[in-house]
Amino acid sequence: MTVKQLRAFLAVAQSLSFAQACERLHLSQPALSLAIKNLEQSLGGALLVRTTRSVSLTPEGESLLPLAVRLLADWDNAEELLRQHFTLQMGKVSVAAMPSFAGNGLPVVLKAFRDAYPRVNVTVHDVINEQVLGMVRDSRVELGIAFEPATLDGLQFIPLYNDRFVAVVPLDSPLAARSRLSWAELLSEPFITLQRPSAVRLLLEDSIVARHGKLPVAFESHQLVTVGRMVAEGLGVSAVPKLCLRQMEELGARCLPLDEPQVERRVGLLHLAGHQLSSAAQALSDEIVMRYRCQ
Amino acid sequence: MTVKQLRAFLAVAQSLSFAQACERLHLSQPALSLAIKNLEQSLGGALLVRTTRSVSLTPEGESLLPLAVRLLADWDNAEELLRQHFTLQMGKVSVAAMPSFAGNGLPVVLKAFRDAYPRVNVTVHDVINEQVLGMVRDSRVELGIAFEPATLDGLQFIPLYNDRFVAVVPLDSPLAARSRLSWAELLSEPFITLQRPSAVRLLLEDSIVARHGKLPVAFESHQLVTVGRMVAEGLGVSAVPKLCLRQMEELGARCLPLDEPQVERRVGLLHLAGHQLSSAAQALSDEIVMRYRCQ
DNA sequence: CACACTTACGATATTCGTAAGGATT
DNA sequence: AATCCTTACGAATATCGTAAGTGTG
Repeated sequence: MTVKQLRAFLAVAQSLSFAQACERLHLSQPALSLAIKNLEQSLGGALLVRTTRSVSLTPEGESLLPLAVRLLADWDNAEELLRQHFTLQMGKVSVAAMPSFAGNGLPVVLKAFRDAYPRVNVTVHDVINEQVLGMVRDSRVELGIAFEPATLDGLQFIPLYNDRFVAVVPLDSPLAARSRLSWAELLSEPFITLQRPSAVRLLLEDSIVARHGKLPVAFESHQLVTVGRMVAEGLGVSAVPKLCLRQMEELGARCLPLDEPQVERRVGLLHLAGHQLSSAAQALSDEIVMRYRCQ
Repeated sequence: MTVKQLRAFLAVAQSLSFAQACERLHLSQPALSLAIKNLEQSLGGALLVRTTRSVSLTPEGESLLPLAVRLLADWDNAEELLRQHFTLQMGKVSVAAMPSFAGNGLPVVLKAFRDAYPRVNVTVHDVINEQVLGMVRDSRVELGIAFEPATLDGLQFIPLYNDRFVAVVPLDSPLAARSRLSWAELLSEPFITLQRPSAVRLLLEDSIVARHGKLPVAFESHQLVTVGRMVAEGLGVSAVPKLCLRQMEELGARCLPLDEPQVERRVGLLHLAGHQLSSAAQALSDEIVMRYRCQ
């Protein structure tokens, strides 16, 4: 029994006419006749009673009819669903991104992606840098955006840009008038930063401790927003990835470039090396890479 | 997308190996390779990732896998079900028979039918003669067994045997010693018979009234069993179709042949002339006809 | 070099459409 | 005569298997 044969049977059974069914199937009468004949032969008995002037169903045909309707509907649905997945008229991607990217770079990319593929469902996980790696590794997300990991076993890393730290100072601070700062100048002020598990915090400590000794931490927070607001209120200064520059200035703080040594680290796209990306994930990945490579 | 292609995909997806799938499908590797290729092309994207050394599923393949399992299971089930209907390993027939036949001739036929086709479900409707015709006409049953109807519009009648009436008298009656009776002798006793809507009753009245005047009805009942018991108790005499002879004697009554004029009518098998019988009904019909034609 | 999948190609089977046949209205 | 389904037959298409090719462990 083939799909074509069953489709032929359904067409005839519903119209009770070979001639009409022919048009619906875009098939010649003999071809249809044969298809039905072969179907009947493969099942072992007659499904249709053909008198020269009319067509009717045998009891077996009668019991096949509802089955055929359901089978073909299921078949077509499955086929259509898959096709839509491929043409990105449907499907889903899940991305995990570290907060600094999820809050700053990602939204604009997502906007463009959404415009291109409006029916693809995108799930964003805004989690700390380490969890991004874990989620990609466990296949809980297809794509991740994070700092380049020290060891990428099984992961593939596509670099997007170099993230370097910029100084954040209150608008009314004397430092705010400067065009650039040295780390020493910045660290002489009370320092506000993210709390420990954060990758930004760790990166900062690793780079600073060697040259300037312990970080003079005055305040800590989980959220970049809070850090920005605290700086704006004049509680101290901070250093954040350049990507967060606009966010900081919107919160009422002033950002300045920092002198050498630059504290910077590559940020990039991560996915499992073995697995192949879904069409949707591939499309989103392309979108992200294009946006950062071309600028 | 064809059934073969989906089957090929399923085999590969489950074994994660073209070579193993080949054996399961009884197919050469190139043929399988092509089948998958065509399937992927028809759906518009890759389902399997083939590195030369291993096979894995793309996310789309992953989402097709459960669909494929379900679709093919449904497909095979439907196919198997239909095949079983045809080979009479399954299926159902419904028969309506008038009480005199349902209680006497039918059980032995059904026994033989059941032995031949143990998995065919048979539904018997034990209804009065007129309802047999109605049920066949309304397609509530496929087969009917009843007296030959006066007008068979749309029905086909296959005669089985001539049913003639026999006299039923109490064992202790003087009539019981006789080897045969005339209608006049029988009608001189108090007469017990079935109630009005019964075909047996009407047939009896039609035949008798013309020659002997009104039936001398002493008692009436719906059930042949009751009639038999009443006769056995000596309440009167009766006349019943010959088919019921054994039943009457088991109830303790004596049956005797009746002289001319014979009151007889053809009993036969009925089905809708237009419709074709199901395999199961055809088989039961054959069984019944064979049993009565050959004896 | 052995294994696993793909490509190339000739042979076989199916399926299709045109043409002709038979039956019914 | 017209309609509708079937059979007959040649052509196009698809599928299969053998043989050769390619890349990996």
